[in-house]
Amino acid sequence: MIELGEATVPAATVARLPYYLRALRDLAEGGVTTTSSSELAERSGVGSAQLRKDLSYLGSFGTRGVGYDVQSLAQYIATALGLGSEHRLAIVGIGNLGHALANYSGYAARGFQVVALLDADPQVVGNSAAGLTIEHVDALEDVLARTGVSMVVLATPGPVAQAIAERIVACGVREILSFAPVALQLPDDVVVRSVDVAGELQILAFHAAARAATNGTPR
Amino acid sequence: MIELGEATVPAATVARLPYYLRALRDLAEGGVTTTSSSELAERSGVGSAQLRKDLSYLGSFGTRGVGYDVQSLAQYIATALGLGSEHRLAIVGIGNLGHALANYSGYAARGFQVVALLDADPQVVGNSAAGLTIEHVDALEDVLARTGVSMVVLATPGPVAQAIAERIVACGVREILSFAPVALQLPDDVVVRSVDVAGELQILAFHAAARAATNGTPR
DNA sequence: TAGATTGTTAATCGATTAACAATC
DNA sequence: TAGATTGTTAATCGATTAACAATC
Repeated sequence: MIELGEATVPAATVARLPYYLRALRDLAEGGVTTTSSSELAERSGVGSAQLRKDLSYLGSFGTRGVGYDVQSLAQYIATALGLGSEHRLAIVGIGNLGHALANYSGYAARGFQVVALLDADPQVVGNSAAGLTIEHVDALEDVLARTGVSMVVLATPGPVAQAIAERIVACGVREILSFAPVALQLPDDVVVRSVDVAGELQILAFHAAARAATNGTPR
Repeated sequence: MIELGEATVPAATVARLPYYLRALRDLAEGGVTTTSSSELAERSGVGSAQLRKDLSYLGSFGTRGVGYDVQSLAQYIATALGLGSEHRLAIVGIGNLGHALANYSGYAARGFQVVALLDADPQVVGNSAAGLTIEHVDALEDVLARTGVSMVVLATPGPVAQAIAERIVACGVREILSFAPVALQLPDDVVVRSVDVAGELQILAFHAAARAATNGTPR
């Protein structure tokens, strides 16, 4: 549960808001001005009851018998997601993945701006990527302060992630998106979202194994 | 809930098994031969009661008063995750992200092997990456059959993801890891894991906004 | 035996779903 | 008014947590 002013929003609901926003923007692009909970839910990959329940935690946005105004609901969710204010990102660890994340083109449209890239490899420091010069992670504290970073994307190797995360937190950053395959131990008020590609593949492998064990070997 | 032979394993438990395996392998590398639920749980970022409960769905692996043998528990979880058999992957969509995923070096150690890369861009088709020649997505069906792919990583732009996913499923593939920002509509027996980087950032932004709304503007 | 730690039970908590009254 | 669709209630379901008996 996450406190938002007076309201309390379940974490599971928050995790779905980006899907709703995405679906609403797709609808808006297609020229659709009004939608229903069932249409929006289908495009978001959830049930319509769940969509309505989720929205009910944030307020009341529809018109009974009619549906939802696409533009205004999108605007509302975007605001709830804090996308009105600009979020300044640093990416730490400019390997294959960090490089790809730096060059991702969708940040601006979603209210994010990459303002700093850092790495520990002398071969990489000084190079430029995505219009920025890669700086040395030794200067992390200076760089974060100078560029006004509010969120960090961590794409370092696992073994150094914990130490760097602690330095990031010491700089006052409270939101971290980590691609490092370790469980970061950080104070409770720091929000860490973790993406683990190898772990996702392992979960798929479990499903494949379960299918084989339950159905007999598939054709 | 996921059926595994006679046992039934909660989906939430399956999603944590990769963390346990990772922590066990770290311990093994450090020369540790025996561990406890509390040590392993801390390294995995979960509570010790949850760890023991999760393992209990798979069987009984520890010794009361002693703990768990690191090697044999790691081996057991790896087997449960289907990492004994080899999983052959294709990556579709070799943009920034697909390229980074192709060059990720951790597959082999985890029982995965990338055997095909596909893209729709004529400028990209024919290039080589990660030791493979990038093939045209028009030949998807041929390539998947020829290379014996059992899982696909989808890293295409959103608008084409649904159509390509349908073709992948028609080839008999039942496990898909998608980085495309859309909710794929596929038959129920297809397992889709979805990673949405922009969505993760939006969830972090929600937390930042909630913090600001609840605590007043932070210093 | 005494101490330690598992595996399991039972209680709690949170999330999902179905159904429907409210209301446009 | 009749039809449609929301917002909400209540029931169900699944996941987490704490506590402890079993047992090494």
